[in-house]
Amino acid sequence: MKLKETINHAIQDAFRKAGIDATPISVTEATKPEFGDYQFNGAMALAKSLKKNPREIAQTVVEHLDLGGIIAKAEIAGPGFVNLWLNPNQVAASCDNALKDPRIGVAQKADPIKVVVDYSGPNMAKQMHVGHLRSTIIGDTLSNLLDFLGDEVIRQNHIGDWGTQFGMLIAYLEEVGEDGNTSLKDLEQFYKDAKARFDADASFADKAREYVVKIQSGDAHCLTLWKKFIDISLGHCEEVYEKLGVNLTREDVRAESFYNDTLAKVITDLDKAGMLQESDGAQCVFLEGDEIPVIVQKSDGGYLYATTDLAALYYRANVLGAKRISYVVDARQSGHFKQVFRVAKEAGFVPEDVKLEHVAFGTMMDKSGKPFKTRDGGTVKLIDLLDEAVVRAKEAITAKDDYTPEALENLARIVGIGAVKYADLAINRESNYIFDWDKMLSFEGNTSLYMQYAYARIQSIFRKYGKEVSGTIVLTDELEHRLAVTLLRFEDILDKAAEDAAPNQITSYLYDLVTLFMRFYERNPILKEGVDEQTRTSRLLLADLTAKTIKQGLAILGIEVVDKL
RNA sequence: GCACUCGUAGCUCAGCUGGAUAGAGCACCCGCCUUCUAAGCGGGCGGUCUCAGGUUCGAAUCCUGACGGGUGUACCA
Repeated sequence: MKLKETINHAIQDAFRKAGIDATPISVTEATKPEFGDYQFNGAMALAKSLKKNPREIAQTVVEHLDLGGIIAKAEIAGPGFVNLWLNPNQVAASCDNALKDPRIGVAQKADPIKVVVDYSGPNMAKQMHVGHLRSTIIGDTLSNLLDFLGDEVIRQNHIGDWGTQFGMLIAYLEEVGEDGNTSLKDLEQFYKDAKARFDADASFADKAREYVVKIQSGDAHCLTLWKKFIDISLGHCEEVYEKLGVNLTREDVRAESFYNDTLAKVITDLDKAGMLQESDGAQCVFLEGDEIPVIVQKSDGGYLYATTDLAALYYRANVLGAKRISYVVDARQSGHFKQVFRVAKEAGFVPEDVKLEHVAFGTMMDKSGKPFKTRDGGTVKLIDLLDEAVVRAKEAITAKDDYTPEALENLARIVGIGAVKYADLAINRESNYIFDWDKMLSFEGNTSLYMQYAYARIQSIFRKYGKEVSGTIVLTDELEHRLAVTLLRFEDILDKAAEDAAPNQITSYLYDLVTLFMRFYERNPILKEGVDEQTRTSRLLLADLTAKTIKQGLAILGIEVVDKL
């Protein structure tokens, strides 16, 4: 439910009844349990403009507050804090309602929009490495989240298939005379070999450059080779997506090459808009206040990254009809996107009401604070990281219990991949972060396994109980109350996370929720002797809603749960 | 040089629409498995929130400056 909004309405009502002519600032979650469930801190802020003592204002608000609704108790503390305790009956009833709802009380947006989420965007010339992890899973999470909230999400995988390096690769592919099935198995090696050849042999380099022109002008033979190359490369990416459990398919691919035929139009349209200017032989757009221009056409006539992005923006806003376009790309490109977004708006490629955002994320660093590389200077292949995660998970699981080989395989996959994804998503996306193999594959503390474990424990209780639960929730102590209120906060968390495109807000929430549940579970017995029927039913229902919330939250993060661990 | 970004516990990180005594995980120390899964729970240790000013009733949070790390800076993507 929209809990915060409900409480804010109650405060607004009190303002109206008290005749205070001001819009109250939003309530916030209480910073400590002693301060209740929520707190209203607006009295201090209003003191100056109303020329009143903040405690007086707080007093007036409290006197006019309806204590029969969502709020049960309000207390003034300190300089004018208003601490609010929620009505346990209402909280319990809202939890009961959430349990009856397949969406566990999270509303579908009343005014859904079309959103394009551009993510992953691997380079077809190279195997995906750990640096591609962030864009792929942050983008996937954002897509899942918006989709769950009711928006129409259009996933776009803007793969790099059109750069100068492709001439080199095609030339090499032809030279080694492969059908593509053997030599391309190790793309990394293939790229290195081609590059070595390119650097060592001038005539090969010339040939490579010829191929670039040929591909881009539509030479049939070259295009065939190129397509084969892309097909195989994409296959490798799909293998990674499959392992990662990422919802990207061929249907979502709109490669750079897709925009090739519209690039010339970008230039003429910019010219028509009077924004084009020649500089050193290149076609540029000079933005007011910017030192460097956006170059859209090279002096040799070739197009650039910015040109393709402008074409893509046009397509997404006008053909796909998106009202929000989110680019999940490394923070290093923020300058580029700032410029491209401005050009697109000023040239009218994108209507004014379309929200363009760069969902930037920090760089992955090594332990000494340098951009991440392996010992030998290369990169860690994403597929290797994922395989290792599954191996380690398998070891951990085997030590714990006996499983059939199939069950073990499946469990190890869910646990291992989940750990990798969670470790990455739990970090504030804007800051750089240190890649730590062991931390990423850890199963202790704030990890996905903690949530999966809690989920499995709850399922175990229900297996043991073996009956349908019917009844209602009655909150009997402080811990249950806090757990229930936390459960009701789910929708607020998702809304905020969607607005900020911040998956770590979801992981933080889940961790808080599960920590509360674990404490509840330790302290409040459910099936044990001496628990009366009413209490047992209520606790079962609370556990059930907790499990459903964990499952839904993890599903948005692209992480699965299991019934038994 | 200019621009952007970050600087919080030994390590890795939350918190940043200003609110009460700054929070986790890891590591370290102590306690809890005859009773719903100990991959767990409870307790302890650990901080001048880089520094200096400013705004404010109130600053880790906002502003200015310094220092330190990272990144970007016209025909790569």
